[in-house]
Amino acid sequence: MTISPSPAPPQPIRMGDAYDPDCPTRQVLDRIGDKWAVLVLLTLTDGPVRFNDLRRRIGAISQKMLSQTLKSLERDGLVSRAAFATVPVTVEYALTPLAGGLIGILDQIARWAEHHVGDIMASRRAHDGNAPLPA
Amino acid sequence: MTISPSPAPPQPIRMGDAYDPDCPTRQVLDRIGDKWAVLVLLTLTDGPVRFNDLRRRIGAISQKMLSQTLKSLERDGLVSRAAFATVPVTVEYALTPLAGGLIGILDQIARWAEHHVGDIMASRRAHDGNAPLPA
DNA sequence: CCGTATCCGCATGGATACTG
DNA sequence: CAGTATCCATGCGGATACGG
Repeated sequence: MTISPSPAPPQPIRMGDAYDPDCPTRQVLDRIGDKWAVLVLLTLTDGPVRFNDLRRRIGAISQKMLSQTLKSLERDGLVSRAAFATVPVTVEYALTPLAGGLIGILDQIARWAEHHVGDIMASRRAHDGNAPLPA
Repeated sequence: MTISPSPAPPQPIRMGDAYDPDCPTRQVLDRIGDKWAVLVLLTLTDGPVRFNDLRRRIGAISQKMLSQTLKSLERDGLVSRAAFATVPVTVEYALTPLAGGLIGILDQIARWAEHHVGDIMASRRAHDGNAPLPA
């Protein structure tokens, strides 16, 4: 998608000719589009949470996905990991300040969604008309 | 993820216990996370564009994906389709007013991305340390 | 020109089992 | 408790060919 690199021009969004995986906006978009990453981020907004606790709170996530998601979030500097040498080891994950901005965006999305999802749903029903029965 | 249904409470975002595919925010998140949908939307910001023109402008998209993406966007009421019975048939796709809000959100994301992607990249480099050479 | 239909490789992600 | 490793089903998405 390729957004203008540094200065903010009059036009809201500029794009190049083709798909660019290295585009800054693409990176963020991919993060936001990541189902589990968003859930993890949201679950951490109340403060630090331990691995299995996180797992239980999210419920429908597998160990593999949670571990994988946390690692990538940590790599991106959005989540911090703190290990304590207790009897059974204790590990706490928390949001970094950088993640705050992302939460803010998610908040924007949530607000827009609540206002307009009704329109989208209505459009879907209208579009599907009345012949959805496949059997 | 399950955002609070109607009233906006003090907390920015509330969530239930588990993953909910029917959550309004989830729907929007999925759209935004959709690589091609975003590109198509952005490409249409300058006005109506025809199918193959769209294809050429985006470049790295297949017919299948473009067709599929346009259909789902139309179904959601984000894109409108107008067919003209010219000699070889002409079809123009355009953004609907509803899509304007989504573009606004994309703009927010783009702005945040440009400001903070540097931090993310730096974090990645720091995390990867210095042993990336795979060969 | 505007699509739809089919085939198929490849990555995503769940389930399970095992380790520090 | 906090993960890692492996196996495997599913589906996304590209390439290709054909129809309106």
